Amino acid sequence: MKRYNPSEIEPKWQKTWADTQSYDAPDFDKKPKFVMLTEFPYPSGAGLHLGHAREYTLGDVLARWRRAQGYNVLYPMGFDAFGLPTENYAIKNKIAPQVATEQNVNTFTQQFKSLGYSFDWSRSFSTTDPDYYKWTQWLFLKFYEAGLAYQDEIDINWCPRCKTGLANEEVEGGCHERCGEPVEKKPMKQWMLKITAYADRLIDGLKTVDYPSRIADQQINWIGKKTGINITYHTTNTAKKQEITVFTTRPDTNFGATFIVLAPEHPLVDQILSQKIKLKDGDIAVEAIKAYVQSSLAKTDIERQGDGRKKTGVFTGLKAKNPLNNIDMPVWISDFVLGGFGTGALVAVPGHDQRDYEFATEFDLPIIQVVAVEEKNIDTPPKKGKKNTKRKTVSCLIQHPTEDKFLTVLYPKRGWQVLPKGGIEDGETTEEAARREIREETGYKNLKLIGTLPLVFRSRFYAAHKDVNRDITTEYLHFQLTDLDQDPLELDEIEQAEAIEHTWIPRSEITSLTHHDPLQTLSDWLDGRVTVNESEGIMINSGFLDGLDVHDATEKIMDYMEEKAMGQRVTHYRLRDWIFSRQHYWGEPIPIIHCDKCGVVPVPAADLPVELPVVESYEVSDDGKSPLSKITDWVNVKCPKCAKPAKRETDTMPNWAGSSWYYLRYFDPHNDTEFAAKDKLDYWSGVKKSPTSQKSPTGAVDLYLGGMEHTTLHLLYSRFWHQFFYDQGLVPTPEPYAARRGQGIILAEDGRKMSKSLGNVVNPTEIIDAGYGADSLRVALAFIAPYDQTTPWNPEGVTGAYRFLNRIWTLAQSDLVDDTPEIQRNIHKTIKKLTEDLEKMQFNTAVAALMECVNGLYKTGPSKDALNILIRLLAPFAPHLAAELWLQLGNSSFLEHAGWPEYDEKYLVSDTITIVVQVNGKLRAELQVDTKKASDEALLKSIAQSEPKVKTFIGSTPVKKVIVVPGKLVNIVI
RNA sequence: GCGCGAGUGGUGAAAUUGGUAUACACGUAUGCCUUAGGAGCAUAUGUCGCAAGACGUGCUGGUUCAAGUCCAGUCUCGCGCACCA
Repeated sequence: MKRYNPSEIEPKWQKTWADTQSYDAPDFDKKPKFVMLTEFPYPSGAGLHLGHAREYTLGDVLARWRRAQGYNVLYPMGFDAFGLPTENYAIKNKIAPQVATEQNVNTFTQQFKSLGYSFDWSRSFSTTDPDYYKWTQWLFLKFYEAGLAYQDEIDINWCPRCKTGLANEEVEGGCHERCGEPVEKKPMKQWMLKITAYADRLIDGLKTVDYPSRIADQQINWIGKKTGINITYHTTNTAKKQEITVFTTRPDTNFGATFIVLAPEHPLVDQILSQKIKLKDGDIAVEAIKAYVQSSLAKTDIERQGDGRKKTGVFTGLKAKNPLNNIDMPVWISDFVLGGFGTGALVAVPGHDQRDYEFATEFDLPIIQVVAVEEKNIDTPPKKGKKNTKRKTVSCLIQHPTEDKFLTVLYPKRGWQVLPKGGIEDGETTEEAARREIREETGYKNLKLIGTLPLVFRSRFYAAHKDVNRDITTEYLHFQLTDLDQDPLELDEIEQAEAIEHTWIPRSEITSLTHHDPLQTLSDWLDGRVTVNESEGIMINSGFLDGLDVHDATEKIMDYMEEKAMGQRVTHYRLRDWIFSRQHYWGEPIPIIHCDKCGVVPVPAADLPVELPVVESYEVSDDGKSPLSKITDWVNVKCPKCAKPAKRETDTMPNWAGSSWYYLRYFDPHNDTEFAAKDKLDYWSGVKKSPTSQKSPTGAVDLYLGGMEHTTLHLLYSRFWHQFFYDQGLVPTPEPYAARRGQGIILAEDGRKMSKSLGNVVNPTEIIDAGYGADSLRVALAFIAPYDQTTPWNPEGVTGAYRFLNRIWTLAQSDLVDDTPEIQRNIHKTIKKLTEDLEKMQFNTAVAALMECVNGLYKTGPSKDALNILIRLLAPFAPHLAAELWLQLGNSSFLEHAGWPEYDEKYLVSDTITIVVQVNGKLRAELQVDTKKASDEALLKSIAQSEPKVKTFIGSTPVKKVIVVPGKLVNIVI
């Protein structure tokens, strides 16, 4: 008997597939098309890693499966080769990046072939091929013509290590996502792509495609659409009236606004510093302001977040009026306000914004509560038809002068033990009312105020003793007694009037008082765990908004402000325009010529591509200029318009450019007159309706598998490009990808990320060469975990997969038996399970089902039909072994022409069925019942109860109830 | 803090609508076979217990004849965003 030897059969089949071009996908085929796309790799010198292998194996399983199902499957592969890693490699090893790329592409290609992937190699290309980047440049000019590519002098993210500008998407926690270096701000003239013009489209388009919510949510989150209002305030104490416009999403709280804060970058700050603004009386402390602003602007984003986010700031001397409450609000400058968001200025509501609260506390600015927390779970809810009475009250936490105990008041008649409290009279401040009540109820008189709870509570209830509904807002003050002196007069009255007493309780017992107050919140407050209420609640202290909930109040106040011309509704996005310039050699040259006379002139289409010149050195300079700027031969050109001397743009594109449209090039990879021909775009986008496709396609690619880390980079960028192309009539579908799935990361055995520096990288080629072969690796990768789950690598998984494939090999060599119902049930069950699992991309359970099937066939022996079907089911996972066994079993045709097997329900039913008997929900017995009788409830009930084992459990206890689930179980309740 | 997601054996992980918890595999143990090998085959393997049985899906409650699954609360971990107004 021949042994299973993957290192013999795998290269053989790989050669056959290559020679016969088995997986090249014909254009315009009659079969329905299926574009299976996986993210093309960056061909680094390190070669393929396991993450690649997982992605392309899963893609290959689906591609082979769809092919067997009769689709014209396009499973393409290419290389995304521009960018820093190759450039750095080239500098270090003194070889041209073009050469390095070619070497790496060859390595990758060999590795791909050794894994048995069914790519259509006739369509492969690299983004660095001039034939390809000609069209990247051409498409860039489409953006330029549409006004979506523009130059701007802005503060950009600058990586001092890589010496290049970066897009916001490439900055992670203030550092460059590639090298981890903290990013600096640097003012530079940059090419920008106006992705913000597509912000809404990028959000709305997500509704039309099939992306998992974690991907869609992340993109929506990244785009960060916020609707709010720009409110304009006017200064009151400047010689000339100044306007300050702020953006807020919470205008409902505007009655609680008490100050304004400008970002250090705000234009008004410049005017203050240049002393263009004078106060009516007094001078502005220009020097102090200058010192603060300069130190803020010198900080990086990370430094600016500061330690513990302690608020810093400086008062400008300016004041502006809040027209709602006529408060004169001081105008401050602070670096917690970002120049790049909203209007670079905010109106602070310290009662309902944590940062504003911290700032107000730090600089002793007033705090007004305007949203009360509604207390739910009221024992006696308001009754209809009763009189409503509103009251403001104050409750007090009174701390012992020396011990950690608090004063409570007892009402023996009602059995209440509560905090001292009482109503606030007209003209009284909260603190005055509190002190008066404490004196009246307890006699204590010498106390100091420790703090005010930054929350106001509102409770509505029916007060039985007065027969009215009460609507009460309560504030909480924290006092500490300075001594235990009491006022004898007051004490006398207390005893006479209310017969109440007071008593001290420890801090831990506050939560067990009579529930008239939010005791848990108060306890948290004492422990320093309460923050201001930033969300739900009912408006108070807010004039015409009082009583509304915050959402209704928001709409009402925005209407009001627009009507009174105080403000205007606006939408803001977190998304910034895409910084598209890179100051490096190894990228697509931006096809623009700068002419002194004509200005910015696009390179005429006929002159594309603008090829990268051959240069001696790829080293970047510190001055922020691309190495291309030193190649004078290349830089100096004639202006295409006026033919006078002009200069080429020397910035190149980011490596996200080439990957933004590569999938389209697969549809027509060798076209040198168009980026892709319309008829091919139509065919592969599924626009010409094939008989099998019912709905009109939203995306050209049927399924796109890739890494989660690209969600707000490549995936977002390419959606933007594609939507723009659609608007230009260049592509037939509104979205690039009809469905997207993100695969999980394979961690090293130690649970950490695989990385060269940790020395825990697993190389797929080593596994193949160790004798396990590609099929074992493929099965192991499919089986390891759900495809979208991050999971540690286990080398034993390959051993297990190898064992499994060996068992199949042995099975195929063993004596055949005739079909039996048991064999047929086994095999048809497996067909069903595999078809369903592949549809849901549950590769791990699909492999498990194959294993169960094989285990079953070991018991029954294999029939010829069973083996043939098993091999067809195995083929997507282990294509080499399947092809070999297919031949061995005497089948001559190409395996995939046999199609995907279909199951027949009639083989799935067996003669008997297991019925579970439970007593009080616990498994006590199993019954083998004739399948035909398994839904006869009365019968099941009687068999179950006569079962001896069940009888012993029931004993003499009366049976209360018997529940029968036909075909499943009987539960006897006693 | 905000937005997602996840907590099940020694390990990776299964479990349609609530209906036998731990499929499949790894590891481990025992036995068989043997050309002696890191191969193959068979059996066992959640915890406690001699057993009958009891307990068991992060934790606390709830709904139900029945909960990994549904509801409320809570803890922990992972991912993304974050002084974003």
